[in-house]
Amino acid sequence: MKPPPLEPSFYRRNTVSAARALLGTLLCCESEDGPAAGIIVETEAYLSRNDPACHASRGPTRRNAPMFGPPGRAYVYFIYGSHFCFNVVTASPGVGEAVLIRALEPVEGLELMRRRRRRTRAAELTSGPGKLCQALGIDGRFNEHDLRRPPLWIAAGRKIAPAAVVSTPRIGISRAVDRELRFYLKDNRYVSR
DNA sequence: GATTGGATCGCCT
DNA sequence: GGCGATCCAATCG
Repeated sequence: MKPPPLEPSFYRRNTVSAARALLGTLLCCESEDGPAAGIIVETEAYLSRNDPACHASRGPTRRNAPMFGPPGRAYVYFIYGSHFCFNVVTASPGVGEAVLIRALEPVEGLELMRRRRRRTRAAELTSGPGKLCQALGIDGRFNEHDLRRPPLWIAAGRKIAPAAVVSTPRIGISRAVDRELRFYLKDNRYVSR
């Protein structure tokens, strides 16, 4: 029995709230090589107002267009010449906000992840935004993909107590470095750092 | 048209 | 902890 995918109404809310609520949900990706899935354990919120670290902070461009589209779709971009980053579009259409998925706890398809990642240890499979995209096979083909549908979707997972969520500044940005918009599950070994 | 810097990762010291 | 790889979109730094 697979849990049903989350509906757009789940994502159509305040982006900080969505970033917290996504912790504990299940990200699933199927391919010809088999399924791979993990519990989301680390997220970051990127806001349209007062957030110069956000790709959408200066208005719509070709790259960030998905962020201004309907909530519950993917925003996938290529970075540093070698990695993909996977985001979930949040808030209302036209706003331009998203949640970066930074780490997963692997739950299905670990052998497939090991082959894709060329790494053996579970802690090295999905403990970073580029790593989890490689482990699940997420690339630019999934940009704007509706996350209710296979082969890439998000379903309800674990119930997370609010006290189990830690907030810190975001990783790897050079602007708005003081804002605590990163969220992760306390003591989870798959968090990126 | 050219330059710049990046929501990263893995290897090196 | 530091740094190079390697491509691309945004900006003209």
